[in-house]
Amino acid sequence: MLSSKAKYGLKAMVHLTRREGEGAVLIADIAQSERIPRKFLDAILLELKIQGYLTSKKGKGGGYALARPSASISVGDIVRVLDGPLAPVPCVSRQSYRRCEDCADEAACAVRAVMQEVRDAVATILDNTTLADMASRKPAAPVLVYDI
Amino acid sequence: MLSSKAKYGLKAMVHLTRREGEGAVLIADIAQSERIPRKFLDAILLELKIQGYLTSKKGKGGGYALARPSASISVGDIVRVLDGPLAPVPCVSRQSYRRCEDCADEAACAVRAVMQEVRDAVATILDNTTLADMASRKPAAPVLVYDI
DNA sequence: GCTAAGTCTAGTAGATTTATAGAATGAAGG
DNA sequence: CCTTCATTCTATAAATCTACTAGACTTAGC
Repeated sequence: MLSSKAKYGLKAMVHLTRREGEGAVLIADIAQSERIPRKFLDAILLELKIQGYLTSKKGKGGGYALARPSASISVGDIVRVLDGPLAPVPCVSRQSYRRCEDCADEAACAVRAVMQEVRDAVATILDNTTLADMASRKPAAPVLVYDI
Repeated sequence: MLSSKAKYGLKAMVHLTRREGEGAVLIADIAQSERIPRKFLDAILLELKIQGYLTSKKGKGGGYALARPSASISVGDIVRVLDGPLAPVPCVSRQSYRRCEDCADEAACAVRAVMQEVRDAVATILDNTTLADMASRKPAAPVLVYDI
């Protein structure tokens, strides 16, 4: 499950991508267009700035902008900053591995094996989609219907 | 992120799958072998029973057992009971769709498009893996290393 | 130095994860 | 039948996390 924080963060980043090269964008502008609670967005953008994905300018004429080209920032990057590891269980995370204390034998853990597959599938999608991809993909991608 | 609840629930179901056909298994037995907090497991198994995946017997010689063959229960089923929809955002859930209130135009939402892909990938894996599959897959599946 | 902007500190309501206590139920022995 | 005791089941509460809210503080430009 994607937290509201990450969902809002992604929407804000896409918004900034659409204004790429136009200078600083107001938090209030983003909050209003994307219908994100203003104060919550404050905190989210600050976090993304601290992690190096945004630059900001205080005072009149200030606002936020992308710190790097939108094509060089992946969805996975943003989700990791705001929600932590993509992996459904810490013991299959490649970037922030942590043993599950309750697991006696990791190699034999059936849950782990399935979750490994899930992690790889999710990471493949999110790490290969950039903000630029998202912003340009105007109409939603054709929906593949697996009726399962 | 898989909650502890779902992780424990899956481990317990796999445990019961390995004892399939042997009659009732004690909560205490499952809790000890799988290292799951006893009382938390009580609540989890009860939930799975109410949803029809387990049967229980009280009193001496009582315990829990699978209500249906392990090959007919998917990992997705169990995760949905314990953690809710697989979809990372409610607006891409096939089984429990809900509009995102903050989203003006769903069809144009870039976040939604990516999360749709994630949902489909996750559902494909979890709905096509059964408890029987998990229990038999003794050594972990060969790990595909995408270094991304 | 006024005003518009981001930044920081603190706090609240509700969900999640776990723990504690004990009531309800059913099988077995007498 | 009646007691005993092993079980599940129920209810409640503590600890932690999530999604916000309020407001004071800081910086920059006119």
